[in-house]
Amino acid sequence: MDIKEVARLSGTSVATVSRVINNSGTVSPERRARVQKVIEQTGYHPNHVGRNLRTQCSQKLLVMMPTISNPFYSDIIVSCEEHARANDYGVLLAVTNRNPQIERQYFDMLYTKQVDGVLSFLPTISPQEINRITAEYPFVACCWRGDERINASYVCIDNERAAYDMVAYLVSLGHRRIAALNGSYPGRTYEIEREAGYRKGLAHAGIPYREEYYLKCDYSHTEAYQAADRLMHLPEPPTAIFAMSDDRAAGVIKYLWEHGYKPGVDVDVAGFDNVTVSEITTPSITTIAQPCAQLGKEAILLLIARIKDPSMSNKGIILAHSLIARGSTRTIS
Amino acid sequence: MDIKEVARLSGTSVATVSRVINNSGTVSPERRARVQKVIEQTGYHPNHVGRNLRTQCSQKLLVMMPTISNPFYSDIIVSCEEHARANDYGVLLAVTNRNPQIERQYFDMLYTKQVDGVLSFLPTISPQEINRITAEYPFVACCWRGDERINASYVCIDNERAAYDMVAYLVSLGHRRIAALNGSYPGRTYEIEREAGYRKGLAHAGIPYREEYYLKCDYSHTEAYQAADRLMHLPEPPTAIFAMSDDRAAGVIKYLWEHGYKPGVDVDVAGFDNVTVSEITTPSITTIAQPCAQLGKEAILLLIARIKDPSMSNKGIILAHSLIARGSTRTIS
DNA sequence: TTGTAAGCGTTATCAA
DNA sequence: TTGATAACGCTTACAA
Repeated sequence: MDIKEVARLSGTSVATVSRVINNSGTVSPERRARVQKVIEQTGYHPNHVGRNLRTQCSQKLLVMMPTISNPFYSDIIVSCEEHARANDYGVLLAVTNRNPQIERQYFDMLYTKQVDGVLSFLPTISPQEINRITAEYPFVACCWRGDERINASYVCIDNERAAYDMVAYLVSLGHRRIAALNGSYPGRTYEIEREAGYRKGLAHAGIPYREEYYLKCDYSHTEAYQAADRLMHLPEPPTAIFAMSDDRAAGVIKYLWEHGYKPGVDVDVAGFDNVTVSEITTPSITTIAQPCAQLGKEAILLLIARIKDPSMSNKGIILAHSLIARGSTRTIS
Repeated sequence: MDIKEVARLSGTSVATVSRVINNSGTVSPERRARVQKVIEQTGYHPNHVGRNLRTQCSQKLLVMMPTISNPFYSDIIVSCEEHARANDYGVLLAVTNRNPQIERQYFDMLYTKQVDGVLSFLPTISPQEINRITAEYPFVACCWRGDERINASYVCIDNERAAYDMVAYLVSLGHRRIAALNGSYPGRTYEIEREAGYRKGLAHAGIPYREEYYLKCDYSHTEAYQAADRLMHLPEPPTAIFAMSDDRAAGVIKYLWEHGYKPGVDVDVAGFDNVTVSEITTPSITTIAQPCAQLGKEAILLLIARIKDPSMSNKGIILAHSLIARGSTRTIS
């Protein structure tokens, strides 16, 4: 069942059928009705592959993420879909598991014309490769921006400022012994930014940085659990732990409960990202909320703008975060 | 940069270039080398749209899920990707937010030849629509099977048996007052199956079913929190709560802590699915583990088999679940 | 208002 | 072993 068959059945030409399908050109009402009836009766669906080949665009966007198991992406992606749809684009998701090989396979969809643009959370391919892609194809970085080696459009929050704000908040609660749990993934620039924010926050409060309070710890409640064990066994344990992700914070809280500390009373805990788990733990987690809906929206709009105007130069958008105080930190007294 | 240009630059025909690309037919070593060199130098990538139009297949599979925020899908999807890739298929993900309109748009990718097959977690379109799709296109249901109205291939666990097993386990711990939290989403047949398993488990232990112990509650820790409140205010509160999902169980545990009950001691709690949160809570959650990797693998293989053999009839595969006992239920004494 | 036909980039048939 | 060419299904000048 193709357009030719529809044309035959409705006694007209493929051109007219195409006009009816796309609401383009001029078609007499009678013919239009006849064609529409045939389409309805036969259940004909235009072949997008033929159409894409002809029009040289797919009206599809690819959203690449390192993992599907981080709920942080959820709201962003919902927003992406919504705004893509509003602009007649479909969204396809790809999970890369931080495998550069797999990332390249998905980026191939750009070269091979299967998608018109890519929106990517932090990838693992090299800055050179990213620059090569952004130079030629529509690309937007979402929730990250590279260092000076990267030249690409991006939409994200000011991670340094966010970490600074959280430290300032903990200081305002009276804390002086503030530990931090942060990753050290090469290329994960927002971790570097958050570390800088943490250090500046301490410095601004006149608190010296203590090496034993800054622990490397990947995104995982189990690693955070172990890190909490290290921290609480220090000669001078911290009074607050800024875990820099909600799942790490959840791991810390679990440790505290299981070792006789009351989180939010004996030791304060803060997270980052405001994902579901931050409300599930007891107590709930004080955290930094990223403006997910807006992140998704701005990123998609930027991507579509670049698709429509290939000469557009790269652009960075920084959105505002917010600090959500919950029970894992003491109330100001 | 197209195949014609590559042919020109390497002084041969498009046919030969195509043979080189696809390792088909016969090409002399010298020519092959010449063509490959040009491809390398120019960075040529074959246009998949042209190829798909010609070959009438895309080598792409669509995996449709209701939401990305349920981490339960994560491991299944990783497995899907792995086995699809091993069979030269790419996997595209689509999130539908349980919106039948959006589901239809993605199913359109089948009609419009953008993907060769669809693997779907529980959708919201009608059984009739699903039957229409499965009759004509490769389709596999993953983690669900419809009722008698649905005729489609599926891969899932025996949900009734799983619920039965959990009730039997709770009974073996000495419980007689066992409540259950379950959804009541129309068409979510596995919820019906789990209810049946719950009832049979009680019956087998000679425990009468009590209406006030069976609460409808959607997938959400907040609703479960409220449900726990209702249960614990009954004249005769349950001694065990089978929450039928880990996030519900987490909500129950949160309620118990906040109201002076010790979960796993005063009241036992059980979940379902064995997602990350089941290890984050204090105590960890006793739950049913679905064989995620195997579910993804079998579903993908079934889908690919159906693509390769359109005359294949529908097939149902049931995989074994397992019960994981953790701290949210008392140890056998 | 309608139809003819070229062309999008590829693969595969067939002849050389 | 190679190359010319038709075909895949569609959109869109252009001509009628």
